[in-house]
Amino acid sequence: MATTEEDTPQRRPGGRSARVREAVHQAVLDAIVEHGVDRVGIPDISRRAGVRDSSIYRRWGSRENLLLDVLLDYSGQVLPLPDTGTLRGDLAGFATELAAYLETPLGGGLSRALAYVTDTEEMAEVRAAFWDSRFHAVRPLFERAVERGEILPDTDPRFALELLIGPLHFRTTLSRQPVDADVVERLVAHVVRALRAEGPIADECGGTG
Amino acid sequence: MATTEEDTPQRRPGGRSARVREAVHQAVLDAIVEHGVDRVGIPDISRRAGVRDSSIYRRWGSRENLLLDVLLDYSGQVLPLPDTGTLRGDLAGFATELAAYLETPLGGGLSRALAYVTDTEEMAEVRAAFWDSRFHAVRPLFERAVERGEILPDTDPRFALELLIGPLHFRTTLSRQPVDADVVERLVAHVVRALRAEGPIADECGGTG
Amino acid sequence: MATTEEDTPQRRPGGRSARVREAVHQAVLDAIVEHGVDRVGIPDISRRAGVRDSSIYRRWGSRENLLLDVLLDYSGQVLPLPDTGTLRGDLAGFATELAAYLETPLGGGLSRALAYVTDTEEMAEVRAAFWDSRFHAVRPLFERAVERGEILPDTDPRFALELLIGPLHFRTTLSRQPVDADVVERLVAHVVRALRAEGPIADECGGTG
Amino acid sequence: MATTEEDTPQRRPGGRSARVREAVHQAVLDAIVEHGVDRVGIPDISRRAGVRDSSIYRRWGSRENLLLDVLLDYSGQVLPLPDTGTLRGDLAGFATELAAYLETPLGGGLSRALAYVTDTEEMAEVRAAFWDSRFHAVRPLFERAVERGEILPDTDPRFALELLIGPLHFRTTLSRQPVDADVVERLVAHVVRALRAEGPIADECGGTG
DNA sequence: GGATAAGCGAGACGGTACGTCTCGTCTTTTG
DNA sequence: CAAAAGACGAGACGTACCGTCTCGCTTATCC
Repeated sequence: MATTEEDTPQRRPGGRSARVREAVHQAVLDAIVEHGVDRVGIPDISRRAGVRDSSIYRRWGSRENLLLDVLLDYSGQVLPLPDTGTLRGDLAGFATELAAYLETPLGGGLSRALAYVTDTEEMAEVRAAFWDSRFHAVRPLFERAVERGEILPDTDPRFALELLIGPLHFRTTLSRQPVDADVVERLVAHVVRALRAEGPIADECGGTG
Repeated sequence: MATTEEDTPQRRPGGRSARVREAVHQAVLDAIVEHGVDRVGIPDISRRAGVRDSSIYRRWGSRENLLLDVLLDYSGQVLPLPDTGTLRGDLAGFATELAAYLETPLGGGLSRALAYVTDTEEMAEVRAAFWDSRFHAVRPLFERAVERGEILPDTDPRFALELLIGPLHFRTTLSRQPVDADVVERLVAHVVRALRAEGPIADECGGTG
Repeated sequence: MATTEEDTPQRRPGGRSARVREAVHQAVLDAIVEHGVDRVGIPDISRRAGVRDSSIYRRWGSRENLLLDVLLDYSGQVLPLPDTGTLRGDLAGFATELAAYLETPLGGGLSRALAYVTDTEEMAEVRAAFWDSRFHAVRPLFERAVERGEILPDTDPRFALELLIGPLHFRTTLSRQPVDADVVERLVAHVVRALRAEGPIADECGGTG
Repeated sequence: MATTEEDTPQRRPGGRSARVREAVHQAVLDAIVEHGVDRVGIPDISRRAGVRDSSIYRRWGSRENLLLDVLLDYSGQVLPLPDTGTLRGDLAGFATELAAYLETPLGGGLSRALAYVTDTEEMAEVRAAFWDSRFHAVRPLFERAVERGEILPDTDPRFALELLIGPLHFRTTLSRQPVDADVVERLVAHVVRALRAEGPIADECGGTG
């Protein structure tokens, strides 16, 4: 299972086990950076880490579990949340950071691995928890926007964020096109416009519809 | 180029070669539906198609080439483009179709494979061609909207479409949450609002900005 | 010597050590019956006996030592020796018992393992001790025959017994043919004739030789 | 299966397959001579033969099958049958040869492997065929003895031979004691006596029985 | 229509990854 | 501090896969 690891606080952090775990994690990260997440193999990992492959199989059971463990562990470091005073500035900052992260081998690798993995019941929980945590971390950004009156109070922050990060993930993982500053700017502009003053959609501004 | 095949128009279309090609293509699609794109192996294909694996290797050279050939071939069949008379209706129709397709084993598997695979130079070309073809097929939808005055003539149709399908792909491949009619409706509403009357974004409607 | 165990007479026979030893011994015998001597592994033993494998290693050091210990211990329980009043009856009884034993999983497995294993120096000693013990146990049978005058006093009992059990082992372990009552009877008849009145072999009964 | 190999006469005898087969066979024989039949491992074989272990598994499926194939193939070379003019001389010659063969690493290894292997249905057939062939080859020895009047015509040659080779196999594979000339002589003498002039067993020579 | 070139069936092999199992050692934790 | 619990090193075993190669045969194409 992917989460075999993160819940063992009673073990000493400097023991042999921890050393092995560290070495393997680092080796996996290195290998992902070098060859891409789909080309990482246990023999390579075991060579890099100086750990027997049987030890890796004993602990993680399978290549898939290992990769997920490493990447989820790595993804614990959430992105810093900007606070610029406007929704637009906040979203621009966040989108820029996220795009940069997703164009990283590790960031992209995590995304690609998450896209790839077939969900077992267990994995579905892990996946849900992962995204819940991510979305939760960004909530304050929208809450501040509500307080400032930029968006309506009943705005669904999760849905709103999907409007932003959906296209970003699409570009970085599916169409593999660069996300430069201009793209971010245009994207944010559109998202802001879509969210702002969310009145009756049909006839906003005395709309043309 | 990865595709050893598409440039042999002089061969008879009903001969043994064509028969083998058909059988293999169909077998690949079936296998994708059953096991997911990444778990499609030549032995499985050869069994399904009743064709020796050596024949497959002779023709396509590698698993990757075979999959890309099938994929490109398949990408010819684009989704039917709705024409409801309004941008909103068209987008809603398209999004509904796409969501349904992405929740199909074939559609989902394809997406996930495209997300997962690391690009070789060849693969990058194939990927670009694939998405170009897809985006191109949807252009008329936006052109009609321009003609109707619903969106400005300089709207980038590709970017616009990404606003729509980005969140859809995100839900189906990354967060794995269902895309029901309500989600589609909300999504389309926001996208339409983001695109419509695309004047100076900063002070639309004498906006608050 | 391989047998870490048999020379600890000062230990109490009912303590934990003895209990563990008993459990492990029994587990080994059970495992032999189930899978054959050569497929008996420490993990299996430890599960059956409810004893940690590290404890087994601490005590016996290695799988080989453990098996030899069990084997030697087991070899103490020799077959009951018949006493019918005639050599022929005794041999028939003994051969019948032995044949039945050899067709037992434990008996047959033991034979096959003894046949299979390559001798280390240690194993050679154990092997010799095992067969010495076995042959020794059957000596009285021949001594009584000598006393009765059925065979000459200088008859080598070990050799004589080999005449009988050689073919039995051959059938049960090599050619794997059943040893029924008729075979036993014929075998015993021939062995008795070969041994009886062992005068000058060349011209017995004014023989033709 | 052990007999995957011996029935492919249509293949070219000098092709790659044949070369690989030869190399592996030789490597197995060498390894048996060096380490004993129970310590022969596929990795060792593959190194010696310069053949990938996967190729070995593909062909022979398992270590057991490989060993049996090699040893049975090797055992095709039957022992030369002596013809000295007397049953005793013939048996002595045969027993000497057999004893020498069994004390060979290969001869002994074959015996030990045959003793070891658990019979599947297929293996049972192979085993029966093997021993049938062996026994059949020795029949002429007894037929000549019948013609010379040394033994009765209804003597069962298979049973008779078991009297001789049973103890030989016992010594070489189970008790692992040397079979020197003296042992052979005594053994042959007893077997001859047991077989000769097979009248009513009970009262031979006006016997006491 | 027969020669000929291309492609296929059949099957082995080299090379490699994956995952399971075992033995025996070593470390960490606990009583 | 000694015993129990457990991880690790080392390596065999067996399965599956990818891609290459070689033969012999059947098609399809071309003269």
